[in-house]
Amino acid sequence: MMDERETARHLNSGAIHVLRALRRVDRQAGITAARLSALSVLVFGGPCTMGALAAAEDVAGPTMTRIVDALEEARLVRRRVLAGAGRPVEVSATAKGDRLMRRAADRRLDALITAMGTLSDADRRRLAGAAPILDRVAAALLAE
Amino acid sequence: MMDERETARHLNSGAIHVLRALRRVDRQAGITAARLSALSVLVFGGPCTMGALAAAEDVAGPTMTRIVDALEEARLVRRRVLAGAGRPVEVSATAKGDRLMRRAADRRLDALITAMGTLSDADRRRLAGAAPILDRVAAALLAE
DNA sequence: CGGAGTTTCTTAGCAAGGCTAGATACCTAG
DNA sequence: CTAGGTATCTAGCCTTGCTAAGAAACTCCG
Repeated sequence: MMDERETARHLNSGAIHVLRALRRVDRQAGITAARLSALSVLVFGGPCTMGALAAAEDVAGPTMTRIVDALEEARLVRRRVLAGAGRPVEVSATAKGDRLMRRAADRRLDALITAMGTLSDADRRRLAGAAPILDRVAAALLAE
Repeated sequence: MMDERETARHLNSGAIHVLRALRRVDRQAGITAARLSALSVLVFGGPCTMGALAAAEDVAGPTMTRIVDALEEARLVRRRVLAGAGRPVEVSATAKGDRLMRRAADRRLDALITAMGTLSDADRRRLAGAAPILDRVAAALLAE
């Protein structure tokens, strides 16, 4: 018999600890977590407006303004004012931003793969089967 | 054949999105995430010194001093100076802190359980099998 | 005994990231 | 041409992370 509450507890604790550990890996990127995360939206999802970027990162507009200011200062992204009501702004990754992001993503994934290598084959199989489900749980949480 | 890289990608993305979604649930506690997390160490792990608390939360000492300042101000924890070199301080949760923490934890777990309820039985079983493995992955990441 | 070192925590001051409120610029509708 | 709506930015606040430096209590050794 499954204990749902126990599963939820492990899920909660596991997600916290995995991300905490990955924070260290990201420090080597020489860029903060919020900036790296915003950049990843642009690199893997393509250019978008400030508003869309803020929504994708689930932060308020002004927060994203400052993050993009810093990324632009570092020549990792570019702003381009579009035509339309309210002068919407399109943000896109530069070639430099693209390179930095892919390197950082590789480091993150390499660290995870190395960590997974310490598991038994059976555990690794279980993890592989469950990993894609996590995003569905997150989506269901947002819908509540 | 399993694609390890794909699993790592899902793990990374899933952990990020689950935690991001849970942030919203925590806002209802009327207390910030860092404070709630520190409080949980005290409620579920028992009293400990400032240094141990900082280590458990993986933050520098001064950061924890300020978090505990705020928790004490809100009467959620208590400080007690111990005997010994460097006047060590024992921090413990008050009854009020204990109540608040347990309510917040229940909300978190309830939200997760509700979200898990939208999955198929098979997916729920897969998740239950893999959830306990997450903490082992995190531990392996820290050891790298 | 008394000064040096050790340990633990706090103070001070900085950068970053979260927020809300209000300003600004543009476009559309009437 | 004005009124209203939209998208962004500016200003100013709080929290959280850091490092460097200070304060207090104990320990040790000359």
